[in-house]
Amino acid sequence: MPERKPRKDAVRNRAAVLAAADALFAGCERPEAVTMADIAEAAGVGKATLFRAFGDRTGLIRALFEARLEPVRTAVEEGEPPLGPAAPPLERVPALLDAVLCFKLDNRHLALALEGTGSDSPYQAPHYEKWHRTLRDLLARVPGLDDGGFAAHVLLAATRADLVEHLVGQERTGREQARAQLAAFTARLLGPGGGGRSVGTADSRAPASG
Amino acid sequence: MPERKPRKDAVRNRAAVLAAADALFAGCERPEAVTMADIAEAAGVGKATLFRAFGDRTGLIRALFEARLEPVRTAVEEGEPPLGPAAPPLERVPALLDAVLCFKLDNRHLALALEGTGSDSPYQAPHYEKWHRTLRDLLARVPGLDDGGFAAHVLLAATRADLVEHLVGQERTGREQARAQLAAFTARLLGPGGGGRSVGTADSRAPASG
DNA sequence: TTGCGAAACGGACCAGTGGTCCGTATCGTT
DNA sequence: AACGATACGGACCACTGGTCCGTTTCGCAA
Repeated sequence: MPERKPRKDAVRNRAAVLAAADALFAGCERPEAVTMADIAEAAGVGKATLFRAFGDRTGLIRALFEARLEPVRTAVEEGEPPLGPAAPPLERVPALLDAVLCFKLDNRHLALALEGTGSDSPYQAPHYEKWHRTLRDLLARVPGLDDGGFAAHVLLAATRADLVEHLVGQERTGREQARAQLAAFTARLLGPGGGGRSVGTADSRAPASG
Repeated sequence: MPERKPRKDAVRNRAAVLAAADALFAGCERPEAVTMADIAEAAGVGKATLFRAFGDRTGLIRALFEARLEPVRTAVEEGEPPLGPAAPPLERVPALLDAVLCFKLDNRHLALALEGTGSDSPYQAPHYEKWHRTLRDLLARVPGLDDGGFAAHVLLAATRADLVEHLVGQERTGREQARAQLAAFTARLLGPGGGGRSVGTADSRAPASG
């Protein structure tokens, strides 16, 4: 086992950086306005420490994102229906999309920072692959959707950070309204003959809020 | 009329810059690897000329994009069915989406450069507004889709440059395959009771190539 | 053709970014 | 206490988009 436990100042600094970055991204409007130097200063560490711990800017943002996303992930992977694996596709798909949407609503700046990294397309992030695979497998069990995952891509694209930001920020869409729209869209796609009519009508549960 | 005609060296340089940028973006893989200095040098002008003509990087890319898009735009605005205004929604929506997709396929790098500008969300570009409005108005005439334009956003998100890039570049999806997937998705969304079954089955017309 | 003011040019220049280097301080183990 | 390994930090680097201003070119008019 090549796992040598890291020094304790390293883990302390790592946590400090994560916390500082979280606060800065949450408080700032345009994510790219938060510089690495800002984060380092806010965390009370040198810039090199920050890069040593996370590799580069994308690495830091990704780590932050994954950390925040973790509760949602476990709820999906080992939770109970409608999010958990036991739920039938027609229930689970809307629940999953709603969870993703709520997460993006609750972590707008962070999601925006991650997807807007510029150089790296969001489609290469490891967590995207996972969401996509899960969704694709579910959709494969819905009659008439044998398109090899394209529908999954589109449904996830419906929750993209900049779109959410545009809806909420520019078009003055409210949280529940956004959830209802996504639910309606999903329902129409899933159940051409009617079927998912009572599963996704947005109640006010907030799967991923702080 | 405050329209003073520009000096001819200005228009010549503007054209040269546009052409150089077009070539560079088309030939390079990662659009952000094309720097403003590169474009200036390739065009044989100074950097300031480039900024004087287009304001900033986004302005240049946008100008290039609009120029390329122009034939598609006129085909949609004053062409004949199925793209033109005379076509009924159930035909025109798939045609329109197919046209957008083909355009993105034919101008991958450029579209990627535009949408990945970073600071500016794609949803604030003027041309997006136009596409969205057109699509929303069409969808409003389809029964059951009264969601105030959300579906239009999602359908356009299905043709986003980085998604297209991912499909074609990573998932090895072919051009016709991508078109067929989008057509199938659109058909399913439009015609839950069946209706758009024979309109969007991808033939090999290439609305925006060359 | 010549003259001249305005318009456009170009490349040195600037501010600010992500990312690295290396001498120094800290850790943790013996 | 001692000492090698590990991590620290901020000066430093390469490079970017964008600007400044002395110089050149244009277009009009005499």
